[in-house]
Amino acid sequence: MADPDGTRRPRRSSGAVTLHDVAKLAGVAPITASRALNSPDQVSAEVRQKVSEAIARTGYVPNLLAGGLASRRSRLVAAVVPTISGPVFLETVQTLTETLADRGYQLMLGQAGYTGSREDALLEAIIGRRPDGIVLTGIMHSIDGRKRLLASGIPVVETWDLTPTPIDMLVGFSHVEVGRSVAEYLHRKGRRRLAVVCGDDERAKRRAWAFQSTAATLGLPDVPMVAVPAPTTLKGGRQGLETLLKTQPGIDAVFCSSDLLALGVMTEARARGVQVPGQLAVVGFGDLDFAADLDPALTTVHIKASAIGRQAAQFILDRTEGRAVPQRVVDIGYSIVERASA
Amino acid sequence: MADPDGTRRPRRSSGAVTLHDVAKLAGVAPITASRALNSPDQVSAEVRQKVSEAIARTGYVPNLLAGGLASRRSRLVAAVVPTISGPVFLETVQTLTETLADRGYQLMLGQAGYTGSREDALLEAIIGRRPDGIVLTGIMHSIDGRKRLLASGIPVVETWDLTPTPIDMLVGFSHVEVGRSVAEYLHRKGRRRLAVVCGDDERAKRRAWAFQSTAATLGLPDVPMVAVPAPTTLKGGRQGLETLLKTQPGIDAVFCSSDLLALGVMTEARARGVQVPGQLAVVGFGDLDFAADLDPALTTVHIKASAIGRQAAQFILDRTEGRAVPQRVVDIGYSIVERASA
DNA sequence: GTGAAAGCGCTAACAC
DNA sequence: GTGTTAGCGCTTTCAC
Repeated sequence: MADPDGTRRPRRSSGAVTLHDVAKLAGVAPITASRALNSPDQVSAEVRQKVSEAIARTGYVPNLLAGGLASRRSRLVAAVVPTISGPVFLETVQTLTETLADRGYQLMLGQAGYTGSREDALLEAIIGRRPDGIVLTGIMHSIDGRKRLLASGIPVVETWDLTPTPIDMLVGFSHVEVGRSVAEYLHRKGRRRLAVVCGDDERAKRRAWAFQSTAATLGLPDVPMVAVPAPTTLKGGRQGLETLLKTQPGIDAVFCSSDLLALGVMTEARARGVQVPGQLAVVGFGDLDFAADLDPALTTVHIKASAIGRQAAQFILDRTEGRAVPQRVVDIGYSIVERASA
Repeated sequence: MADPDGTRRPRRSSGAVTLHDVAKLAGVAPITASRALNSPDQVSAEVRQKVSEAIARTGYVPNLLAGGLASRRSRLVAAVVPTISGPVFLETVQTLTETLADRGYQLMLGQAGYTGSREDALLEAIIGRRPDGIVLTGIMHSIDGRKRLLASGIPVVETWDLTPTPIDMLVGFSHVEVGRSVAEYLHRKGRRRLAVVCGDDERAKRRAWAFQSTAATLGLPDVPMVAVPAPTTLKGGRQGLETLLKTQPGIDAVFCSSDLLALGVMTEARARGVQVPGQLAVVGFGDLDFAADLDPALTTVHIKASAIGRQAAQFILDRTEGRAVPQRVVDIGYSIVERASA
């Protein structure tokens, strides 16, 4: 391109409407237009009026990248889930999204996978965007990951679990207690030959182990366990029961690490003519939306997934907006919902 | 704070490591360090080495906000779903996320709600981040929304539907043809008293209407329809069948607008002693993971949800990376998966 | 292959 | 209440 003046050609703008254009049209300085948008009480009613007219006329949409860079507040929150297909976390993510959206924050979603292989690249991508907060489903186990999160200085909320050494903030419950409670529950109901079908996931396994050791403490025979791949499926449940019955035909109760597995177990039981709950009690985990309406209705462990999302959002908003966070760890508990299947 | 020199206090930096720090440590100019990261072939091996050492030593994480602002490429893609809980779109979103992550792009997730009430605020939040692409599940109906998307200049992919007037790019299938095919299928199987249980969602209703009108064309009696709220649930299916049987005890086939509804219909049928498929054929939609393993296995409409996600990602990457997009509309089709339930 | 200068579009910090 | 100035951390443009 010719440059007759010998002057440098200035970098061309994107052509989009900027705050500058709006300010010029409204007859004020850019910073005044900025204030009219972000802290309306600091400007006169007249200015507010002129600026909003200019915005309407131009179709201006603020560039949040630029705003975030200048103000160091991206209004972005990152959430990491093992996989988006695991319906257990969905309710948490949904509430998180909604709570944040109400306050003008946007959610960025990352899938870590159950294996943790992509975790590193994911953390880099997340931290690089300088989110105002990071919500992890599950606690971060990798030492290196913990270090990077800590070094980033970004508020972090770990969820769906408890640990004595959280990175920063935590809202969850004890998987060990869940396992124990379910074993005690089934024992109280008169079941004596317990079994487990369990997704290949660290938290699920902790529930299963606690279930097994509690059964031992109660004087029950060894509890057989079948592991199926995570994320769990109905098919996994069917195969799980099939495997169990092959070697342990006498079992009278199965604890499943998800409601979907439980549905699979119930499906397989019916296909084989095994009565639920008559011959076999079935307990799930998650209390998904469908659990109450199965036939028989599913006894399961209810987790306040929505409350976890809400509390996580609250933690981050409090921190970001400079409020004190009196308590950095919240144990949200759990409850066993007794229905027909057990 | 005192300012003895009478000079202005410069704005303090965030304290995080910047490309500047890395460059200084490596003994090169910032732009050279930038090139070492973004276009390694443009710098000498020696520089590459020194820069990567400096990065390792400092724990530098590039600020993508700043990079995006300067380069006008945010490496962010936004996806809009009605709600994250609707499992139908999940597979699309999952593949989209993975395909994009492999290429260094991150997904931003927005929930529009089935009502479209929050759509406006959502669009503003999305466009404000200047994503490199926007993926909509479903087509955008609001005139104003279409206008804003068009004005933004951002590549847009509409999915899970067809329209003669896409905003930009499109990958989907015809809901009308799905409805027609299912009616023809059931007719071929000898069913004559068809019915529909349908979520309160525009696309589902289009399938249902096509189903009804095709039945009429085939000379079948009027097809009763029960609407249930979206997102659909197992409970909705149970209630749907209950309602249908109350007024139309003679029906011999039900087309459900989702597999979850179909599961509900099958559950209710069993609870009432209605044989599936003997007395009642059931057809679902979505071919979710559990459909094949139900008892009886569910006949349903399979949509290549993953392929939709992959194609949407491809569209956006092609456009963003300056490649030609030969074909802006892809009809991905559908298929009826015949199983035991119908 | 490397570097200097000039922004990207916005807001924090000060001054009036 | 409003404006001026100087960046936020990076990349584009041009020059060597």
